[in-house]
Amino acid sequence: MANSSAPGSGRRKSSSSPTLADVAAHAGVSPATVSRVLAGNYPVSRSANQRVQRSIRELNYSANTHARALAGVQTKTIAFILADVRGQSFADAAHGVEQEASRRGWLSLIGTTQGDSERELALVRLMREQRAGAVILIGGVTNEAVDYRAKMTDLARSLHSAGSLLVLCGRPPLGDDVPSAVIEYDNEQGAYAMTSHLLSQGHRRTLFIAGPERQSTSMQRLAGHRRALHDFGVPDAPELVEHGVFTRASGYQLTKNRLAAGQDFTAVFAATDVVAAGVYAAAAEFDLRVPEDLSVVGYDDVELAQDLRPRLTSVHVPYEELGRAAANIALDSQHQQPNWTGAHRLFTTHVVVRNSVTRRD
Amino acid sequence: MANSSAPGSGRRKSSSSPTLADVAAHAGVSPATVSRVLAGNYPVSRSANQRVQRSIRELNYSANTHARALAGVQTKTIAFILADVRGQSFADAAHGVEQEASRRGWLSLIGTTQGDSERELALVRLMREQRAGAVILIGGVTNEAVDYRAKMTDLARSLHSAGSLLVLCGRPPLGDDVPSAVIEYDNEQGAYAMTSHLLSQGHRRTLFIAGPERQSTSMQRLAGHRRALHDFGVPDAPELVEHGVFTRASGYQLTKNRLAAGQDFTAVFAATDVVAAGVYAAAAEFDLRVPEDLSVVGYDDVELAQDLRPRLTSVHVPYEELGRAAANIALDSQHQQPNWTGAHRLFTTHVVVRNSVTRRD
DNA sequence: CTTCGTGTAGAAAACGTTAACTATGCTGCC
DNA sequence: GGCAGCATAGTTAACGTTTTCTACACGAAG
Repeated sequence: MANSSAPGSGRRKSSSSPTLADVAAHAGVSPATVSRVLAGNYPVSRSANQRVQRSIRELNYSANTHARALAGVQTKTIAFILADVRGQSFADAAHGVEQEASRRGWLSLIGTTQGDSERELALVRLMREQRAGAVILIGGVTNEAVDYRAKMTDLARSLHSAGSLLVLCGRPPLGDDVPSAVIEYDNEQGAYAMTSHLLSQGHRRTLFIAGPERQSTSMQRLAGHRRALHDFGVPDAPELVEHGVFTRASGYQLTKNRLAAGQDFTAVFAATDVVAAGVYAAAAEFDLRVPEDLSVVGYDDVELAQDLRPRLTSVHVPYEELGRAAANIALDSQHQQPNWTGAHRLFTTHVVVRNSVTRRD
Repeated sequence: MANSSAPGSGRRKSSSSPTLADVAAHAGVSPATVSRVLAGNYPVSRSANQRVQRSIRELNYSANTHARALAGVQTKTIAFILADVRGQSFADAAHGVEQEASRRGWLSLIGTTQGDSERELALVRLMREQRAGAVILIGGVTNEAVDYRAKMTDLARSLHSAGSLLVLCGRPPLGDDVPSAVIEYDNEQGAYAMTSHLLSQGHRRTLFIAGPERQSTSMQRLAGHRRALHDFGVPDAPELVEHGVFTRASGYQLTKNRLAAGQDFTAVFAATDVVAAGVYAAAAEFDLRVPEDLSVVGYDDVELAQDLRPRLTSVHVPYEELGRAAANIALDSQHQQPNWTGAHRLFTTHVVVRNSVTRRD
């Protein structure tokens, strides 16, 4: 009764969770014992163990992750950052990461950038402050911020020196001396193959609907397209390249504009399947049949490609596998040497031929 | 020189991040001053400020979120849990949450359950341990775990008493006395409206492809369908209800089986647009034209509905808005009274008529 | 009957912040 | 000239864990 804080008089923290100390008091043991029961890495007598277990249940105790992290326990949190969850390809990759992470008992933090590179940098910083075990960047870079590259390099180093790792998934490496892992798939090669396919079918004038001008994925696919044109001896036609964003609406609008302007092309290469869906919609509006009047191809080979009519010829990218690979590299890096230099893995892509292209002479 | 740890001799933590104390030492000030520079809530002299800023930059310091959280600073982390990121409707809702959260400066944690209710419980527990400001559950419940309801109720209470909040988005409430917020949309009503539409077009025999038997969304939609049949005086035909999962493959397989068995129906009501895509695929395989030979309708009205040919008649659900609403309620609850009882909001749905249904007599 | 393990328990020092106190020069005023 | 008031700065006690390190019985062995 000499205790200064009389029960019920002035409970100072009414709505806060019970702490380990509360459990200890309730069970009549020391905090250390409770911690040991929880961790199970030290002998505790049967009776003490039972009392603690009971107290935990009765008080509805749950350990404070932050305190635990501070005391030096690995948090097992992996972060991934992408432009937008709604994109099917991103979602597939995200699923791969999440799947693999949770299989290995890790928690996933997610952040989205809407393609803003400033926001991307801010998110990586935030994840570093969260002491995430790894940070995975999914999807192409939109290289707008002035110091983007330098800043991201700094962050990669900073993460690495804190025992974490930056994983670039589906985007170009930062440089040889930057400690980060890279999981890529071949955008240039895939586009090259696809354009070759179109050319072999006799299409000499193909409208290429790219993504944003400064977006790596977009530029790589465009580069592959151009290289194929060049190799087949087709002159470069700048008026046959259009830049937009990776959405259905963008594909629709751009195609519509071109068709309205009466420009002459026999095929459209959309930088993405959803963009191709927009192309279909625009073609339908002008009473053009695909592929008889207009051939259309896409990139990504998401489920949608099979639901479009005619079914869309596209470049297959193993997004989910990409995500899984990224997660695995990230998680394996936990046991990495401090002077580790970086992993690099390149996935291949291939053309899936369906019914959206016809021969043209 | 009397100092026991000679510099450079045995740096005990070579690869760890610099701490606030390191910055303080580097700048020649006390830790408190550094903290104050960071927080900016206390006067600091110009010179000290500048030195600290410089040290932070030079050491590449980043504050430890865990220590900060432990010291009582709100972490501003919101968690959301869904079955699978790949589902377009979930992704839309998730996007709504993420968008609103980041707009208000919050970080999002994401977890996926693959429809496993045990895993869902485990994730909510985990998020509670992370001291998330709110936990949003998106999508229907699959009520399999024995004590699911009781356990989730406990968790809701536990979260609430820790100043957090459980938000149920697109799933039924747990009970009146459970402190949680509920954001629903009317599955039953939407299905009722859609079946009424089919009936008004003369379809008396409609195959209903539901989701899992114990899944709330699935059951609500089925209930609406049944009520409409009843109200129109169409006898209940159990053989016209099929249970699967919410995927394209499931819709395809089930429809194919039914068509192969030669069963007689003039329309298919798929519980989800992606399931409807599978129905389309199966119909095509049997050379059935939609809608001339078979009418098909879906639910969710995701982008895909417009890309299917013929365009799919579906029930529109404002998923993104749902997500935004959930996030807002969750974030507003931060300033809630302790004896707060719960919010409830119901979004309405409506039929979007396209070209996948024809009149039948 | 001392002495040494062995099994179990507690005390206390981290971990990296924040915030409530103190402490110290100043400035200006009576 | 002493002192209130102010602008800064530093000290230190939390926050809730984990993890040494120490302590204490209790048998067994010498």
